[in-house]
Amino acid sequence: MQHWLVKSPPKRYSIDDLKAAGVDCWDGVRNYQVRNMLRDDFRTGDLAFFYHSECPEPGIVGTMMIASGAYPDPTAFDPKEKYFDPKSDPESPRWLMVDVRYKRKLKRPIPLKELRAHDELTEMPLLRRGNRLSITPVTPDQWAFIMSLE
DNA sequence: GCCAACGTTGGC
DNA sequence: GCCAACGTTGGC
Repeated sequence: MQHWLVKSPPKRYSIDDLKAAGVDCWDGVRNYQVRNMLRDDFRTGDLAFFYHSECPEPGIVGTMMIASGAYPDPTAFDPKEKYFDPKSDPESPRWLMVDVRYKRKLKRPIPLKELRAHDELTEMPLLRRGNRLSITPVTPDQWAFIMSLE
């Protein structure tokens, strides 16, 4: 089983939105590196941190489980959607998504500031300079260490 | 294939 | 709102 960290601005989609939904699709990925991870590396049963970005206190707020393999993202085909992509052809879809299942909120959010303060986590892609990918891998050790901070 | 212009992300 | 960093686009 693998571990991931998945970012979302809470104004767009928050951990509470996922909690309310139970299971939801993770649509709107429009970055090729991230799409390739969804397509090639994601497996049902993988665990992921839910990270709130672009908010007063960015950080890890909960966990979820990957609940499907990658499949075409229909929002790419709909001109009314914010993430419509006229170049994504339903015959050969360019953008993919997965389903995710809410697991739980952490007892307390772990802020980005705090993640940065731990030597154990300096290798996390999330913390590397210039990283902007909305999905990044987490090693088993990093996962366990972050869980121990809760 | 190069590269300038432009767009997006995301912390602060 | 600013700005660094990076991705995408499109002319050549």
